[in-house]
Amino acid sequence: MKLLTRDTDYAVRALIFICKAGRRREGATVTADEIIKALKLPKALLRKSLQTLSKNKILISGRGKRGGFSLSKHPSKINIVDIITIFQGPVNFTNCLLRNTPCPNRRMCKVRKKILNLSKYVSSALEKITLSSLS
Amino acid sequence: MKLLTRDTDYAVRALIFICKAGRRREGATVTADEIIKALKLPKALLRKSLQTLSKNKILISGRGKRGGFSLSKHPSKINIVDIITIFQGPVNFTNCLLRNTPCPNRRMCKVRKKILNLSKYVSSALEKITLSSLS
DNA sequence: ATTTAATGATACTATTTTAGTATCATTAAA
DNA sequence: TTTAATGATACTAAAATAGTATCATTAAAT
Ligand code: FES
Ligand code: FES
Repeated sequence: MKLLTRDTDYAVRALIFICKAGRRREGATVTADEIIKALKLPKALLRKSLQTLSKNKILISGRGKRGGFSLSKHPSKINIVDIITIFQGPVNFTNCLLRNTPCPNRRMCKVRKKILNLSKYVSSALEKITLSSLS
Repeated sequence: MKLLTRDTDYAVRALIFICKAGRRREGATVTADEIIKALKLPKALLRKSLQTLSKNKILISGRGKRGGFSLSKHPSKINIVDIITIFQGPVNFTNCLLRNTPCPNRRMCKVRKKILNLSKYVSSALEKITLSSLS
């Protein structure tokens, strides 16, 4: 059972790396190649993830020579739910799996209600996991 | 983000149905066809799910004419984690996604620890959702 | 100006997981 | 012996995930 797909996982690792670099040197930018080298992740895939983070305003990117990435906001403001949401859609254990057809049995929806509550709990727990708390 | 796959979902619905039948009439058995008809689920797939439940001792099955399924234990003893585990493997948000290679960076494992804790919470919350509480 | 080193955009393939189907064997009651 | 049930198994289809490749664009360094 996967909570994070690889995209997400790689993104989180990369963010942690960038975050640390930022702490070592104020305003530092980090290139994709540096991250790939340091973390040994598949090049094309990580680049894609970084681009996605960039599009979603988690990272600020600089193009051209001396370009690279840096965090767009304070690490305490970046949490895992945001990242998961970007790569995997909203965190909710949706559960009327009779997708198109309407529920045949109202009573069954007790399942759904319970799982929805759990889902909310997980979501808010993940919100509390920020980049600060990870790096 | 899916917590239950269809297999699991169909299985849960079926179990609820069987459970109710059991309450209506002591020792009742229910056939796959009855469930399929009542819940309008894909025949071949539900049969497979029922067989799996049977193999895993959640259901008792009777073959031949007048055969069918019934719960193998009291509905309060059957919980969703069991069912999920059967169809989807153990409930844990495993998360060193660098599967084969060892973790490049011990510090990162804060991610894993936090997610593992969450995973335990979810698991025990799901344990509390029993067939009794659903039907 | 030109080169170089970076990201942006995009299109593609491969693999794995999930979803679903079909068929025949076996069993036990009628 | 027929019939109505599950057991076992093998197969196909669709969707999600994982991964690759290529070229365009940008901006600093020379
Ligand atoms: S059966 Fe549809 S929400 Fe429960
Ligand atoms: S990087 Fe492997 S467990 Fe965290």
